[in-house]
Amino acid sequence: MPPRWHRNRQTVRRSSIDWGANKLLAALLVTPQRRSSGRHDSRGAHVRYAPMRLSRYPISTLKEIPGDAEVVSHQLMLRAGLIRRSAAGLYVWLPMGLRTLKKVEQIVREEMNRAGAFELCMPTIQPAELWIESGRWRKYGPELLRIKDRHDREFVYGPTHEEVITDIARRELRSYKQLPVNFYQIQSKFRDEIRPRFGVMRAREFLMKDAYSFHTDAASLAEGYRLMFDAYTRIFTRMGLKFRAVQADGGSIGGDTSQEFHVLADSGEDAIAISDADDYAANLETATSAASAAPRHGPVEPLTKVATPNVRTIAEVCALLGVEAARCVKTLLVDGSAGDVVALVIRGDHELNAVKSQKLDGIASPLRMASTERIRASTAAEPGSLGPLGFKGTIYVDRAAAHLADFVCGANDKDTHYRGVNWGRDLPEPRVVDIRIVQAGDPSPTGRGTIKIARGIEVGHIFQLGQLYSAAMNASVLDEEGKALTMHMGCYGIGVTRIVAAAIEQNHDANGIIWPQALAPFQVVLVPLNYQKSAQVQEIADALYRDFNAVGIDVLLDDRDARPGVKFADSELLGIPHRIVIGERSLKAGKLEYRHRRETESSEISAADPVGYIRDRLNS
RNA sequence: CGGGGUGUAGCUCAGCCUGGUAGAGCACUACGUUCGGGACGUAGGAGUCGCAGGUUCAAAUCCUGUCACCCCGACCA
Repeated sequence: MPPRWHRNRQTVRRSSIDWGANKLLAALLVTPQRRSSGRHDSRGAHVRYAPMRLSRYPISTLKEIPGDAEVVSHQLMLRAGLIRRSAAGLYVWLPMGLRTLKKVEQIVREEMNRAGAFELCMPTIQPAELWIESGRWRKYGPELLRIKDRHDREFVYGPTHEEVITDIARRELRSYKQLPVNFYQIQSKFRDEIRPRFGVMRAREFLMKDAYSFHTDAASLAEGYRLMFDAYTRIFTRMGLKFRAVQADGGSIGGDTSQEFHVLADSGEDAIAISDADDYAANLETATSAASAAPRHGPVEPLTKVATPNVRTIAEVCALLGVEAARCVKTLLVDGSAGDVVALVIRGDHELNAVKSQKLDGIASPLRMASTERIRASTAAEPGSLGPLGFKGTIYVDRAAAHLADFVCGANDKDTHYRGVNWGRDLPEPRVVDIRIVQAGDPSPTGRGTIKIARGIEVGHIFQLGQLYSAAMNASVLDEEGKALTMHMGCYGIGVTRIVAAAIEQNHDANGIIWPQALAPFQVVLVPLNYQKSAQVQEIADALYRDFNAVGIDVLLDDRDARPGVKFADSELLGIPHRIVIGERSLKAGKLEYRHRRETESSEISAADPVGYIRDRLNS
C-alpha cells in the first residue's frame, strides 16, 4: 500500500520560480484530477506544485516509536520518515533522508577531490576469479554474498573493492611516473552481517566511500596516508561531528598501520581508550598502557602449596586466602595453531585481549579457549586451578603479571593453589607479552596522563596495506631502471550511510533530531500560522519562500492546513536548524519569530530582512 | 550459528490461558466545529489474525511443521 502523504485542500498560488528540472517531478506529484484543473505557464509547464512545500512534500512522521528500533538514531530516522525498512539490514531512503545522505556524500566528495583523489565507479557485482586470485574467496567466509548468473558463473556482491581496483590499477598503470595516485568511489556495499541491527548503523547494504592509493614505496604510501588522514579530519570537522582518530587493528582487510575515526557517542558499539593528557587514542582491541617502570621486587615469601577446595574464580581465591586480585595470576588455556594448548597468564584483576593474543606465534586465530577435554589431556588439572608452574607447553605472560613477585596462582592440581610464587626462582623468567585489555586509570603508553574509556561509532578507517594485494595480484609498474616494481597500496573507507545515524546519535533531544548545519536536509523551515485563512500570512510566507530560494538557501515551507502544534512538532522532529514562524500576531508589530533548533526560546526578528538575518547566522 | 522472544489494520498494541467467527488508540477519507504547541464530533474505508497442515460441529485462540522479524554473544564502515 502506498503511503499517504500530507495533502492540502487549498489551491497553491502560482509561483514565479523557475524550477527547471524539478518541473517534471512537480508534474508527477500532481494527481490526475488536479492536473486537469491546474494552470499552465506560458511554456505549458506546470509550476503550481513547488516541491519544497510541505503540503506536497512526501514526509510521513510518526508519533509512536516502531517496536523494532532499539537506538535513538534508528527510532528518530523512522519517526521522521527518513528511512523505511525493506528487509533485515536493507533500507529505503525516503526523499527527506536522501537529502541528508546526499549532503554527506557531497562533503566527502569535495574533500576527496581536494586531496587530489579521482572519483570512479566500480560495479557492485564482481567476478569470482578476482577473489580467487587474491585468496579472499576462501578467507572471507559467509559474510561474502556469492551469486551465480544464468550461465552458472560465480560472482560476489562486493563487500569491498580491493580486488577490482587492483585489477584496474595493474592494467592501467604502467610507469612509476603515474604514481602516486588515489582512486575513490561512493558505492553500495553488501556484507551479509550475521546480525544487522540499529537500522542504518549496521545494515547489510550500505553506502561507503572507498579509496585506494598506489605508490612506488613505503615512504610515498605514508605520505598518501597522511593526506587521507587530513582529508578525513576535514570531512568530519565540516560535518560538525565530535570525533576522534584512534589507532586500530587491521582486521580482515589486513595491513600494518591503520587508524579508525570514531564519532563519540555513548551508544557506540566500540570502546576506545583515550589519554587524558595527550592525543593518544586507540581502539580497545589494540590499546596498550605504559609498562611499569619500577624493577620487580625480589622474592620474600617461600613457595607454599595451599588447599583451596571448590575454589574456581579469582574472587573466590582472594576471599579464601585474603589477597588482592592484583596479587593473583590467572592462567587461560587457548588452542594453539599446531593442535596443542598454549597458556596465557594475566594478572587476576585484568582481562584478556583476544585481538592482541591471537597475533602471537603458535596461537590459533581467531582465538579459541581450549575445551575442557583438551585442558584435562594436557595438564591433568581442572579449569580453576590452572597455573604456569609445571605447565608443559608454551606460556605467554602479560607484562603486568610478569612484574609480580610473591603472587598466587593455580597449582595445576585439583583444589590447590600456590602462594609466594616468584618468576626466576620457582619458574623460569617468563616470555613477556602485552595481551591484556587496558582499563580506565591505566597509565597512558606515551607516559603522559591516564587512560579513559569512551564509546564511539566507527565512521572511517584508513589502512596502509603495503603490498598485500598488489603482490597477490601481481600489480606492478616499471621503475626508473625499467624493472617491475610491486606497488604499495593504501585503502581508506568512510561509512556514508552510517554517518547519518552517527550524527543523530550525537545530535538529538527529546523532541527529535538536531541536524548540524552541514547535514540538514533543509536549512530553514517557514511555519506560517493560519496560512489558509490569512491573506497577509500567506503572502509573506510565499514571498519569503521565493526569497530564500532565490538566494539558494534550502527552505521548506510548511503550508499544510494543520494546527500550529503539529507543525512545530514536525519541524523539531525533522531537526531543521532554523525556524521562522509567520503569524498575524507578530506581523502587526512588523516582526517574525525566529528559533534555532538548539534554542529553547523564540526571539523576534524584523520582518524587513529575514533572509539577511538567516544568511548571517549560516555564515557565523 | 547458539540462546531468548514476537508475528492480529500503515503504526503502537489488546484479544489467546478458559475455542463460539475481529477490537482500541494513532494514521487515512468525508463533513462540521476548532486553530500560537501533536484539537473535537459524526460518518467511513482498511485485517485470508505470518504461512501450511492437524484436532474440533466450530480455531486468532489448542497441536505440529515452516517462514519472517526482534533481542543477547563472536565480525565490521
